[in-house]
Amino acid sequence: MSTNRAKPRPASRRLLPGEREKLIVKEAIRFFSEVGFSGQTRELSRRLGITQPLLYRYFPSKRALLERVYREVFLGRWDPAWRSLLEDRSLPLRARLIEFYRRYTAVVFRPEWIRLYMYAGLAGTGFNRRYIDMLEKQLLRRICAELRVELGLPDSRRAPISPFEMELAWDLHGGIFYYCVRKFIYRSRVHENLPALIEHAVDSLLLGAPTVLDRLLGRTRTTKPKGGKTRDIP
Amino acid sequence: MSTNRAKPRPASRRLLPGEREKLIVKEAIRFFSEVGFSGQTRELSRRLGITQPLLYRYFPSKRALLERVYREVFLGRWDPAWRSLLEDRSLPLRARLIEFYRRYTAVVFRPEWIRLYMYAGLAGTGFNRRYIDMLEKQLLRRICAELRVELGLPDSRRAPISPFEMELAWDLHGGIFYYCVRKFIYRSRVHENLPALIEHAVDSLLLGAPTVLDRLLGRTRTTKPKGGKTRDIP
DNA sequence: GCCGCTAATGATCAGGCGATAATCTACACG
DNA sequence: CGTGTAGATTATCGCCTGATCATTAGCGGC
Repeated sequence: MSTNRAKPRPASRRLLPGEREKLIVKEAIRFFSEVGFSGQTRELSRRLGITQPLLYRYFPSKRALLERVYREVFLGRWDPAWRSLLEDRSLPLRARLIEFYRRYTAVVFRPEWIRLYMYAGLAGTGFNRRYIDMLEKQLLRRICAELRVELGLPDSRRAPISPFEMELAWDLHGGIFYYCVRKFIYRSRVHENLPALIEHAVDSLLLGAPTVLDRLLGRTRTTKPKGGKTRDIP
Repeated sequence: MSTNRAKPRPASRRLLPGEREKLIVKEAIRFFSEVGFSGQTRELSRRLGITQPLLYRYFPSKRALLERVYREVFLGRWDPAWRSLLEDRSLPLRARLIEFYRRYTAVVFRPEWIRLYMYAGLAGTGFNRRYIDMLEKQLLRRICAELRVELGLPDSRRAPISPFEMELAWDLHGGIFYYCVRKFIYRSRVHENLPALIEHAVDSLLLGAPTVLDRLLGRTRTTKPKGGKTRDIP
């Protein structure tokens, strides 16, 4: 048994614990995003080229592995710079929004992210709620606040952002997000021009918001809106 | 059958085949929409108050039952009147779109519909593709065509609807659909005013479309757009 | 080249799963 | 009240699945 006659060395035996764990998590993300949480540990181990019990050396249970996957994807890929960008008033709001969604979609709009997100939502894990809370508080609410500033409406610290205003931000976000759902979940043939779609969604918000917000907040402007910036669509 | 004496009918033993089948399908829709396709036949039968092998008297396999569920939900709830409504030019386009989405959402925006749809999409069954084809050809393309008429742009039979125009319709549709995803899949607290959301999404399309389409189709108008109808928001 | 540590494997368990076949029993009919 | 038909149940098969444990084998240190 000691003399290994012409055995092709199965790729990767006896790795350092850290490396093996990374490999497992990486493949688990791909795997569970493809087949869902009911995917089997044996199939995952087969893809990894290892035996199934080895998974249990690194993770006490399948659930623990899944939670690691969530944490890695939903929390590990969150970029704090997103928020700073939205707050950076040295840029016009339109440019900020477009650049933000360019960066955001670069991270989030990948099949494994979207599919895991949807699986997590359907399974009713707390991860979606937590992510949505983070999204609303740090990004969407910030967009609403900047929109108020842009339109010369009352400061968001004095008059809190209303649920209806949040729906405006959700429309923008949902429009872009849903495009990705069609692409990666429905596997539909989508028009392959994300930048143009983002621009259009942003313009749509900036164009429609003044009317809606005026109606909602009762025309309590303090300054004139910077019309040139919000409607430079030619 | 004729003399139905007041027998309390002990729950549901020995039903007519048709009735039993209906009960099974009805509960299967609820069940699989909640837990996904990996839901077990034993659990389903427990909910129905019957034994598990009885399911196999009515459906040859779990897959067959699932296909029946899809057919019932996605095809069985499609209303041909939707298309007629969109084509009915005796109404202003804005009113048509609002009324269409009022009716459409009344049927489609239920937890079991949305969740089954998303599960089907993730599982990669052909049902989504088929449904999306139907949606695009019968409804979204129709919306684009009516939008052309409204804006005095070339007839859709001469110049076919472009993918980019379809994206406009998808924006509208996606915005409304995504609201429901947040509600029934993410179980997020959404602003409970669907009619207002529909109005806003429709106005957003009608407000933004002229600019986008003009730019796209190169200002080949044949008549002036009926401005009063597309922007009667104030 | 031996040895100890531990990554990795092989064998296996207990429960769960879809599906099948034999059996029971509710109901209509005469 | 007996009897046949068919709706419904009981028992069970064969396989799968998450998880466990004893054993093997690769690698560094001496």
